[in-house]
Amino acid sequence: MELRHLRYFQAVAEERHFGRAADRLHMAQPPLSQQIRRLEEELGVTLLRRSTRKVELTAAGDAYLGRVRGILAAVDEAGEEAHRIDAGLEGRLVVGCVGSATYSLLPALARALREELPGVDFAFRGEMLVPDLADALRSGVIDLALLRPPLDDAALSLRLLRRERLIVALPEGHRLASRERVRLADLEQEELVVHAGRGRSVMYDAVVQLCRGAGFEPRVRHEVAETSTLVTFVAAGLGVALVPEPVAALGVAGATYRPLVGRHARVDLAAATRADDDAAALARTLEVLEAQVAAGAR
Amino acid sequence: MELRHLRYFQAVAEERHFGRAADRLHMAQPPLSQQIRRLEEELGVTLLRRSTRKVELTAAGDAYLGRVRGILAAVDEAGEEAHRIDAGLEGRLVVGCVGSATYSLLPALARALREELPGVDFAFRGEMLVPDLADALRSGVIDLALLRPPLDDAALSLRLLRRERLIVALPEGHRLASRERVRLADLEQEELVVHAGRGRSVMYDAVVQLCRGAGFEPRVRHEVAETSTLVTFVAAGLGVALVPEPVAALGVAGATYRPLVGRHARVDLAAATRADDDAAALARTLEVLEAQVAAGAR
DNA sequence: TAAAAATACTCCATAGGTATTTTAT
DNA sequence: ATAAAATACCTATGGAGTATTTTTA
Repeated sequence: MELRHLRYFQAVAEERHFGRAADRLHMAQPPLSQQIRRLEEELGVTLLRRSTRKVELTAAGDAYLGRVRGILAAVDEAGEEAHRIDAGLEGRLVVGCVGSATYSLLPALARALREELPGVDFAFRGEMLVPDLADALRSGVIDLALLRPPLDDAALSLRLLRRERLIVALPEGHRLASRERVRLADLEQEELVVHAGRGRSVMYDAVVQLCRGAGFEPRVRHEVAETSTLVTFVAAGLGVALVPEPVAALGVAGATYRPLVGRHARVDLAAATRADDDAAALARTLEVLEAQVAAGAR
Repeated sequence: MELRHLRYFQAVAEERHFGRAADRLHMAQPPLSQQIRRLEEELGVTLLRRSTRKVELTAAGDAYLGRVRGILAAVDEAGEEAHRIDAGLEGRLVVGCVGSATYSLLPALARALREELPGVDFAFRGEMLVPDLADALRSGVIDLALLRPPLDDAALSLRLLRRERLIVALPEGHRLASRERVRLADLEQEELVVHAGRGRSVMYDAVVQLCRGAGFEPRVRHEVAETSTLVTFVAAGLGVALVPEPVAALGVAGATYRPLVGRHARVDLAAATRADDDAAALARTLEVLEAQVAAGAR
């Protein structure tokens, strides 16, 4: 059986006339009669009662007509859906994000995406660590990750979004809060609050490497899983923290921020995807993401 | 586009290999590649990413596969449903019934039909008048009517089920209740309770005609729409009634029944259908109905 | 270089057309 | 008597087969 048979049957059933149905189908009547007959033979069911005066549906034919309408509509709808997905106008996309971008870039991005791609069903997961983001990407749990290099995996494709200057988060009234800018060496005596995950958290490792590069071993006092908690700890006077500059968008009472001096006082932010993911919605999403970054979205 | 394309696409998408898919479809690989290509061209969407090493679904292809599975399943299901309807195993059937059979034959029939044809969705409407039953049949509101002739309509097909003897419903303690049997002439002085609908109710007209045949004008005192009400009125001593013998199945406290003597003291019960109704479920239903009647169902 | 998809071509099955007959009202 | 579906027969499109080339991992 082919869709042709269903289309022909629908035409005859609706016209209740082989001749008119043939006109509607832009074909001659005899082949139409033949195809309808074939359909009935293949089904083993009489769908139409014909006489020279009228064509009527049998009970089985009437039920079949209803099904056929649904099937033909479903065929069209399937093609249209494929089109929309192909154009990136429809789809489902899960975005994962490291902790230090969860409160800066992610909200702005989410807003822009919902605006620009209303047909795409977005979900967001913040406060993830880079290795977990990589796993989630590979396994298909997420489709796009905002993370901090390095990340070396041939299955994943990485594009640098921007370099983020590091700043120092200080409790208000802290001795360093009176400075215009802070040097790394100033932090030697300070207790630090850092993102948890030694060896798995890029921020943790970056902070430790920076301090060691400045000639001292950092005094890591508190490790927290979430960026908002980190700033809250600083505000509570539990220590100071190094965070990417956009985190300053997180205004927490009792915490203030100062620029950090130093050539290496930067961390990268990148977008990662599966290298073989050709979803158009993803391409569109990356366009929106890069436009947001170019427009200076925090 | 034809179902062939959908079947081929499903095979390739599931095998993720044109060669294996071609085997599964019992065809050669090149025409399979061609048909998939045609499908993609017609849709204007790339469904599969091919390389010599692997075949993968695009996002659009993945969504399309899901739709295609549903469509192909729906095609099969439509054929199977048509088959079941053709065999009379499935369908929807509304049965209408005159008042004087509503409490006798109809309940027994309903029970038998639900038992014998569980796949058919039956609905029953009792206490209808013959002209209304005829209209409902013609308009398709009901598919089968249990009614009392005469009924002359070329669009309707009638088959006599049985002749029902008339009996007299009497209040207990009525002077005629002591008789073994009652003659029509005995009713001359009695007030009658009859089915409402002069000229439309076969029972009403039959009662009047019988009395006139016996040489007197009946004293119609109460007209009721429902058979159960009629017997209840009799039980309450409001009058006596002539009813078909199976109505005696309605046991109402205070009412009793006696045979009626007389050659014409009978009414027919027939089954009516649309003459052009070829629903197999209806044919099956008529078989069950006739079996019930033959088995002496009240 | 080897496995697999794509291309080139050939063939024939069958969808669809034309002419005609049958049928039912 | 006539309109309409069915039948008979023919044509040619295009689906499927075989042989071969191209591609990429």
